[in-house]
Amino acid sequence: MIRIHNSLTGQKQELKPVEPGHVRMYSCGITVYDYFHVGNARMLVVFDMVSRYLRHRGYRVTYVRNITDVDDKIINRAREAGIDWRAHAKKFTDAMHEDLAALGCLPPEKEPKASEYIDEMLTMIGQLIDNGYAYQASNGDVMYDVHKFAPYGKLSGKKLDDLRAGARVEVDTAKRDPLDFVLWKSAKPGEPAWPSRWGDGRPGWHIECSAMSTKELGEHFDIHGGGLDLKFPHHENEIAQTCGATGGKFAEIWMHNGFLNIDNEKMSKSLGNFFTTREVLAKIKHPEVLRFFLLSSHYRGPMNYSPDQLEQAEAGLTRLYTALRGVPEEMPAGVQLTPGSATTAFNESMDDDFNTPEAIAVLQGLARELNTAKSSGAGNAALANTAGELRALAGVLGILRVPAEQWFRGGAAEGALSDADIDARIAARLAARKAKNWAESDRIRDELAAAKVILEDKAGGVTTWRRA
RNA sequence: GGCUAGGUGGCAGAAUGGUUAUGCAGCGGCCUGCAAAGCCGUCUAUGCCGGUUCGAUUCCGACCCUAGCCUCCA
Repeated sequence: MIRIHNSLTGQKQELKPVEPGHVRMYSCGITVYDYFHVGNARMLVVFDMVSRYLRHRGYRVTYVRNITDVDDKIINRAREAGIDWRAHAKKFTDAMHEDLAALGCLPPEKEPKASEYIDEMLTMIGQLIDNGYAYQASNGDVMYDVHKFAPYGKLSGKKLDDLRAGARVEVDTAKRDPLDFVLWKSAKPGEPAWPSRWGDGRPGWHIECSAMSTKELGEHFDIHGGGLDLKFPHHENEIAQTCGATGGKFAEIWMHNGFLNIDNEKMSKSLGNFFTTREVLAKIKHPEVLRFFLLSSHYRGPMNYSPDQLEQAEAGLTRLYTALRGVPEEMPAGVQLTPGSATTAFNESMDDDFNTPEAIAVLQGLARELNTAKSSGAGNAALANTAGELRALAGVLGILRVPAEQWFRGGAAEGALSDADIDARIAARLAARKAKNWAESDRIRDELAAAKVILEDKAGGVTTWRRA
């Protein structure tokens, strides 16, 4: 039984797919106006993990993650760059896909682009007007009338009066209420616009997700996810729109991942304390380090980003790879993997609201088991199942996807010693060791260490190496 | 001001009404020519004050502190 924390109720509830055996989930993807930052990466990795785990548990999963390609920020950036907004969006959509692939995020079943769902948005806006939830304001914008939707504020636990008391929004005389939000913005010169019965214009951000999720998953599906900052107003507005337009039940469970902070503060463009995923990936040994780091604390809690933490993540991941070293990558031919107690423990942890830190602890337990077996001289046949189980479970989290030896030998810096050079020096050292010329042996080892190559002498005169 | 989440050992980070994950770092030992890796052992913890309880880090209340939302934001 999989239990998931539902933001709507504040409690964990059992996942019972509307359509038995088939989980339909949607997450608000990113706005392609720039390279996405590490905080975005957390959300992307978290929901990729969720979809992978649900599949691992035997569910058929339809995961839809949208791309917001019609938005103020895109229009403004494109204008600054002097290019068409579509070209700007395309550039960063392509970059996003590259970074996602590096992070090991599987492609969702559908990746709808807002610009291709304008008709659906207009239909939904029409339904909202017909149902009395929306009105066209004096400036031509179509607004959502939040007063008309009784449950407004349920998701975020806010009351209209409380919201208004804290409202810092500029008074917009075109709105009936300061909290009303735009469904359709009337066209302005130089901006993209589509024709509609309310005049030329473009969609507001919130209606985009309502239209795309409803079109691709229907009026009633299982999981809707996104970052915590989307809870209000974006997801609140989505509920008001979808339920107001279709009368449907919309999402059963709302999942929100916590923030990735810098120095305990939310990263934001205005504070300037953010890192793009792209620049972080360029600094670390392997993209898996970032993925492992992002999954090393529970998805709902806040977590701090720092280079030091990434180093710790690399150390933890390296321990896992170390256990896999020297064990064949594949199960022996004809041998079936037999899941053991670790698989049960892993599933129990993950069933409980995707407790990835606990699941990783199970992985570390398997690593210890392997190391212990290896140090007591167990052969590959005895190790195969444990190693296979470790790889399989880690795969559910999207880690340990690299052959172990490649993990240790990869990441050579510019101008570093080649593998052949290293092997030659190891051979020279081996000769020195045979002659018990320890001074020469140590000299070669120190020389390699200076080149960031660590030697490890194994039993039987075998020496392996790895890059630090 | 309103609402929400959280304060766990040197660091990160789970869990739990009583026997206290996991990783990194430290210490001792084994292994090694010496190392490295690994294994074994081991030291540090539950913001503060009350209450409930045989017993609370875990439940309840007050307080302090931190972060987030209330404005575009994963």
